[in-house]
Amino acid sequence: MELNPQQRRAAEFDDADVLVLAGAGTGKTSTIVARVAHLVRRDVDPRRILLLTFTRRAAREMRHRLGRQIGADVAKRVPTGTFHHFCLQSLRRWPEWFHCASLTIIDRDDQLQLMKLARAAVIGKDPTFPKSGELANYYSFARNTNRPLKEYLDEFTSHEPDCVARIEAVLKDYGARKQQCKYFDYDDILHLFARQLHRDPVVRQKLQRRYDHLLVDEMQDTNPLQWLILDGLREPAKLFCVGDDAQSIYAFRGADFQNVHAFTERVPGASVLKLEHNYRSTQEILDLSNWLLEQSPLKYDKRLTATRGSGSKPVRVEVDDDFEEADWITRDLMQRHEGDDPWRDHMILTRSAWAARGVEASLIEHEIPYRFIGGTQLLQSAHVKDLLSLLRVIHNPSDQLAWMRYLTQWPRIGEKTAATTINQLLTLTEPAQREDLLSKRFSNQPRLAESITECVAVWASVPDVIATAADKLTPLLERKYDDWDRRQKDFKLLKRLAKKHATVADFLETYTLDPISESEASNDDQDDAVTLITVHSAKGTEAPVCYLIGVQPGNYPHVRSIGDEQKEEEERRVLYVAMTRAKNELILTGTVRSRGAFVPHHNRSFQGGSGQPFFLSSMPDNLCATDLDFETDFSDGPILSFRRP
DNA sequence: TTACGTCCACTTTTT
DNA sequence: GTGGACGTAA
Repeated sequence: MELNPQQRRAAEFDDADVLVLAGAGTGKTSTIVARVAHLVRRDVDPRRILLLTFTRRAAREMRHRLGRQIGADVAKRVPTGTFHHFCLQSLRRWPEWFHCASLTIIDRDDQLQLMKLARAAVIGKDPTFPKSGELANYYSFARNTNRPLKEYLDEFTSHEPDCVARIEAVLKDYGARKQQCKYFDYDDILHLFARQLHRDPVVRQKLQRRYDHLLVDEMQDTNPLQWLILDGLREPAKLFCVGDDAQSIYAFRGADFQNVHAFTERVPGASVLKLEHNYRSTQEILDLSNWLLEQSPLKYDKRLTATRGSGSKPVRVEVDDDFEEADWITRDLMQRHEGDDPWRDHMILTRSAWAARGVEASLIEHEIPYRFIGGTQLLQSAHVKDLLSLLRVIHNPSDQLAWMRYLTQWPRIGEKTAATTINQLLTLTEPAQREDLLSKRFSNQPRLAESITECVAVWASVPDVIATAADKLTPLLERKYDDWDRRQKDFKLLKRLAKKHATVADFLETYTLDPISESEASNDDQDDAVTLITVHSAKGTEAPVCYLIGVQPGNYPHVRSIGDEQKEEEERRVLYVAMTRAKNELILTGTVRSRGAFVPHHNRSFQGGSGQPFFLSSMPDNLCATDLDFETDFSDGPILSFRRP
């Protein structure tokens, strides 16, 4: 791969820690890959290069590109993954360093369930008190920014002091429950790793000795907790961090672009390099993106120039509602496909997974193959959770949420019955005792205990365990779900996935940390497909043709961020990231008015007719073309009555 | 205690 | 269009 002088200088910079400021499309990934290649050429052991990314998708892409560049065999030896993945692997590999022999990783859903229990126990019923989702966010944010909970609550929320105290009490209870069930939430993975790294000099030394080079992608999205990890691991290892402050879109997770801005203060002697030539997009696409950024009160000091030169202008398509939007996009896609453009050249970007459902329905209806990235996850669907609860209670008998789920799926067992049974179960230490209790307590439903016994019997074989569990629970689930035919297919998929794993524990853990989306799993043999993706997941990717849906007031900036300048600016960067994904063509679709758009209560006052802020409302006409042929496209469609509500 | 009907508020982004 | 809260019948 050919590098330009700036990229080469970065990739081959040998003397010190480096921060590379790389604008969108300036060959960030190529440069990181080239650096790994350079290091390997210099006889650095591939296992001593740690390559950290922010999302799983970026990690996958990086592994892929690395494989092509330095060969799959060498690439496989370079530890590459997300912060969470790396930390969890370390925890598993050296449990004695971290004092964590057995634990169950819980996902956001479980976290919310547990939070709900804590909230109910401490607060009881109080509709005015923050909901479990909000509480979970507080808890997570405080930990990711490495602040004491109280300090964070005082500074970032407007709750009264007594309310703050009650929040603290709930979160404390949540922590206790977590410990009791031997649960680890996502933040615990990073937190435990970072804590031991900074607390125990012996552990720190052992970890520091393992790596010579730390390569970090998307540095602007790292949060203070992740910085603690990097800071603890560096020296003698060298840092090579790549980032772009204009693409920082994870402040809601505690991302702190001081990790970029204050880099040279924190890492004495570090060098800062810049990549400024955009190789991805045409100038017209960059003109629009540059304009958007220039409107910001923040100074990004960034103007991207296209090395590829000129192309066609971005197109703005104004529609009446999201049905028309979906219809327009599928028609346009089909036209292009007939003109011999492969499906895979097209990416549809959405602000939220929820907002994409109209387009998704239309794609299905017109039988256009697609992959949805960031959508409903396979393991989040109810019937899969039902099945997994059976495996989870065997794997970790302290897993109270799984017990609750497992027990209440049987007829005539509700929350109360399950809760008292769980309390009894927790006092028992032997699996046989538990099975005994269950078969006696629910003698009218022998299958409840039997299912456990039979799964335990085949525990050594993951596919057998899944098959047994599915067999045992099918009659139950068939009655529970009226769309069982559709859901049943997922069990086949689970059986297929099961073959890849040596132990049930590994199987459960992999898909908690790395949940595959439904369409991703079922279409993995399908490689020519349109990509439907959230903007957040799309960072670092690109496509020749990009459709950006929902570009309308209420979405950019999102209603929930209106009134808070920092949040609004983050929204601007979200739109910026979305625009700069396009290589040749950028198509922005959205409704003209925010008719029918959902506006939450607390933001109603901001809406005032046309007063809703919208980033493109002052856009100069020459930056975009509008789609004038649009009306005639619809001449064969049904006539919509003006009396339509 | 469980199961089911009805009304209500709510609907961002990821590990 | 859905999940949670609440009331009521079995």
